[in-house]
Amino acid sequence: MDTGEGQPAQRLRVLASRLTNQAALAANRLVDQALGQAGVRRYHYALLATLQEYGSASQADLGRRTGIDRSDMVATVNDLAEWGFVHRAPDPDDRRRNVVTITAAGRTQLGQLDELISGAQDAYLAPLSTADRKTLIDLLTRLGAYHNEKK
Amino acid sequence: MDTGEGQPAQRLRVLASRLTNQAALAANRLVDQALGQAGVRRYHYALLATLQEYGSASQADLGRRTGIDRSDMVATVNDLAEWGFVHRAPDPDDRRRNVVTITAAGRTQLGQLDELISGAQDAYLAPLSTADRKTLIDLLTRLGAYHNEKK
DNA sequence: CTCATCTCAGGCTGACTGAGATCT
DNA sequence: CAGATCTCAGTCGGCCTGAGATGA
Repeated sequence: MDTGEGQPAQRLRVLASRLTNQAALAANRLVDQALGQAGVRRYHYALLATLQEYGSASQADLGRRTGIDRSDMVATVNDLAEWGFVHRAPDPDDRRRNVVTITAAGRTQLGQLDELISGAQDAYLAPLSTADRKTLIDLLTRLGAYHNEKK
Repeated sequence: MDTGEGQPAQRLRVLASRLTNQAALAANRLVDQALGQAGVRRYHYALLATLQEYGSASQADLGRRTGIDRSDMVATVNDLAEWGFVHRAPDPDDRRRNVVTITAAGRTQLGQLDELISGAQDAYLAPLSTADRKTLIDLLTRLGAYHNEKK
């Protein structure tokens, strides 16, 4: 008896919110494990990627772009600054702000993280064809756009 | 300046793991808010639904079916038992086990939770057509099946 | 005065680990 | 003996709030 895992209840098996959550769990596990090889977490990657693409920015701006909370942003920038991947300096034009800038070491690190992340994506999407992946990304993007617009 | 939210970096915008996570976040918020109206959390719903469909079971079995950890299972059953929605008794045939059984009050509660959950699903999937919803559920199911098989 | 920004000090939940007691 | 089950204690990261200090 006990053939292994046991199916969840039918109600749960077709529940879109639960399926999304389970998929996110698997995805996060893979991503966390990959980033863990470089000793960083998701917040660090998101911040470095955003800085690389948009250039220097205040912590508040970075929070708006990444979705990282103001409180966690402080800790994340602390980490990255301590590791030498970003530089934090007061903005002379608006002294409430810190201007956060990615360093050369940060760019190098980001390049390595990109590869780790890419591998994790492949592992996550492994059971899906290229067309399926596009469809999934499209659907999730629409869901995200819809739910982010409204506050 | 500062037109509102600000887009995340391109790298992040097309990242399947991140899109899944963002969607899961929105879904969970809606579900948590709905269940919160009844004073319960997702674990409580998952457990009641599983008991309703499969009948009485040991905590270990329930953990396998729902994905709830053995440790959290203790607390979840504690809650439900305290509220009178389940009954917990030692299994006479295997005295290591607790047999957990849903009560009449639990069934009634589950019926109300089903409605709350259903409303949350509609809110979550609002931007998608019926066909899109089917596609999404299919893709997520395949991802879940793939990642759960392998341990 | 109002508003934005940064920081600190926390809370809460979900996911998880280790270890011990009990029983098969 | 090994292995399953239940329980307790506690970790960790992500998400979130409140409040204070500073400055636009």
